[in-house]
Parts: sequence; structure tokens; C-alpha cells
Amino acid sequence: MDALKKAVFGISPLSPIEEKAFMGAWKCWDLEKDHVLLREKMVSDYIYFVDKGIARIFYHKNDKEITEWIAMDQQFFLSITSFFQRSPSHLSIHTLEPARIYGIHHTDFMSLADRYHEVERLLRKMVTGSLILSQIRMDSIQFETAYQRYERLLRTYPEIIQRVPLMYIASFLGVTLETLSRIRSSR
Amino acid sequence: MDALKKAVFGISPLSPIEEKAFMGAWKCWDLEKDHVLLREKMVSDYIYFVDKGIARIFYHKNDKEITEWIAMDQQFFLSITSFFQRSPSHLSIHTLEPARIYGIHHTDFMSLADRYHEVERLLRKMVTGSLILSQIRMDSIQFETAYQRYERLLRTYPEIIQRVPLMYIASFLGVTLETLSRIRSSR
DNA sequence: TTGATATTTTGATATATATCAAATCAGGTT
DNA sequence: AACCTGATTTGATATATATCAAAATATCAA
Repeated sequence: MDALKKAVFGISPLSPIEEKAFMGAWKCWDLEKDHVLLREKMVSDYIYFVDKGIARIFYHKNDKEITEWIAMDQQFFLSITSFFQRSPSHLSIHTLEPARIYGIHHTDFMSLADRYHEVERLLRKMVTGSLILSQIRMDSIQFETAYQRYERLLRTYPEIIQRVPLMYIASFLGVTLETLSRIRSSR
Repeated sequence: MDALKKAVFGISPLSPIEEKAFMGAWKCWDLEKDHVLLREKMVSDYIYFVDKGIARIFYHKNDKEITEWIAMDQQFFLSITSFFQRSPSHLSIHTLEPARIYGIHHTDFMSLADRYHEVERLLRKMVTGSLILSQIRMDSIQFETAYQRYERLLRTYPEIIQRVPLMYIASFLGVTLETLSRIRSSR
């Protein structure tokens, strides 16, 4: 719980009452490898936080699995459109390793945000941070070569190569497995 | 002011006190064509709203201007990273037509969000909407062909072709002017 | 250890889009 | 109307990456 609290307070600190209410709303799961956190076409109810392990967020495009995000370290993750629009998700979420994951339910988060201004502010800052990340990722996809995207990934998450099969990394980078393999052999 | 109020209330309604404080914080400008709303390297202080006219948000990449967004209709627009991180913008914003633009200053918006829970909620919902748009745009760039992106643009903003020079539309779609021209001649 | 399966690499070819260059076309100004 | 400048189209070629196919390698269970 300590890592979660640290991550939350790093975004926006909470006063004691709010802290108690908010931190108390998180559930904790210890999950085996390949556990399904969200299945396509379900409405996504949780914002998650990776305490340890890895989660992979992906969807299907012409029978192929496209990895949209890989969450590790002390990262938050969610199906953005499904969680906020309360619509069926086109995303699935699986663990790639045994993992300890925290989650807070949409209903709980929203009613706390309703009740406590500070929680609303926290939520706003979380969404803002996510928006900024999304902008950076968009620029990267649009204007960097596959090689540059791979280099950027290595800089940001050096250990990802050891822990995540290349096929997932490839589609996360927006290239085919074959292209990623050639990129790697050319450095 | 009516269109702005409508747009705001469409996102999240405000009670009378909050409405008065929030709506009163917006400034209004009547601008000629090619007016500079934000110059590269400045910190962006405003969230803007297009009442009428068009604004173009762009930046420079190897001497070339890349159009990142075109705001028309009743749309909000801003330099996301600069506004929220209070950092120098890599974006510039110009009007493409004579325009009536509303704007609210960062300081005012933030202090209102601090004072009024309802304004904080409104801001959170605005950022959430922007995040959802950003996700959709990212998918479009990554997985649709230039032709499909053009078709999508026509569906979303049919009048944009009449009002915005193709060179700007091309870079907004992430293709060269020549490619856009060929796409158009092939339908 | 031996299979059986999943993952990664290598090779040949195809394709969408970029780049460079030149030719038209359009809109405003004198 | 004639001009000028900027916008758009057309053509020839180059390039990054995808696709399809097969081989090589790693992983895991019996």
C-alpha cells in the first residue's frame, strides 16, 4: 500500500480525512501470470495500479492482437474510454507476470470525487498527466521512425526487454515483430 | 457568450454562484485573420474557445510547419503541455479567418477550481474529454491509412475543406500535401 | 532427454507514402 | 486585364515498413 500511497501523493496530496476515505477504497489482488483483469466488450470498472509485476493492455485488429500499453513499475493503468464513458471496452487487460495489483472502482472513485474536492482535484491531475503522456506518445508514433521509438523505449524502460516478449513490444511500438527483430539486429 | 455557456454547461453544469464567477472570468477577442494567439517558446496562459472563425495549432519540425489541430465550430483548444505544465510551448496558434475567440487565463481557472468544487469537476471533465479525443486520434494515426483518415475528417467536419487550405489539412492528417492531393483525386 | 509449442530471426517481395521537381491553377493587387 | 504570389496538382523515383514464408531458437511439460 505504501507504493500506492506514494504514487497518489506524488500527484496530489490529501488531508487526513480524504486520505483515509480514498486509500481505503482501493482493493488489492495477488494474481498469477496471464490473469484476465478486463475482457473485451465488458465495461471497465477499475483504475489499476501495478505494485509489482506487469500488465498488458491490448485489443484485436483484424484477428491480430495490438498491444496498446504495457504497465509496470509503479504505474497506473486503465481502459480510458470504457472507464470514463461507461461503455464496453475494445481493450483486454492481462498480467504478463505474477503481479500485485491495486484497483479502485469507478463508483467509489466518482462518489469520493463528488464528496471531496481534494479527490476531484487528484482525479483531475491524474487525467491531466495521462493526457500529457498521450500527447507525447502521439508525437512519437507520428514523427519518429520505428528505430527511434525503440530507442526511446529502451531509455524509458531499460528492463522491459528482459521481461516482456518481443512480440508484445513490437505491437506496442507500432511495428511488426519482423521489423522489430531487424531493428534490434542493426544496432 | 451564449455559445460558450452552452458548451460549458454541456460538459458540466454550474450552480448560479459558480456560473457567475466562472463565466465572468472569460475574456473575449475579435481578431483579424492571421492573428497570433500563441507564439512558440512562450508559456501558454489560456484555454480558448472558438465562437466563430478558425484557429490553427502548429509547430515546426525540420523547418516545416506541422499542423497539430484545427479548431473551429464551438471547440475548445489549448497548448496542453504548456498550459498544464507551465512550460514553454513548442506550439504556435494563429487564426485562419477573422474570429471571435474567448479565453480564460490559467491563474483564473486554477484559482476558481481551487475555490469551487464544481469548477474543479468541470475542469476534470474537460480534460477527460480531451484525453478521449486524444486516444481516438492516436488510433487513427497508427492504424488507419491516409485515405481513411481523410474520409474520417470529411465525416467529422464536412465544411473544413472549404475553409482551410489543403496544405494545413495535409499535415493535420499526417501526410504530405502531394499525398493528400492524390487521395482527393482518387475518390 | 525428447518432443511439442511458442518465440524470434532471416529472406524475398510488395506497398503506402515521402521526396524532389515541375507544371498548373487561384485569388488578390495594381 | 495582367501580374504576382501562394496553393494545388502531376510525374518520377526513393524509402521505410508490411507481408508472406520458412528456418532457427527458446521454453516448458512429460
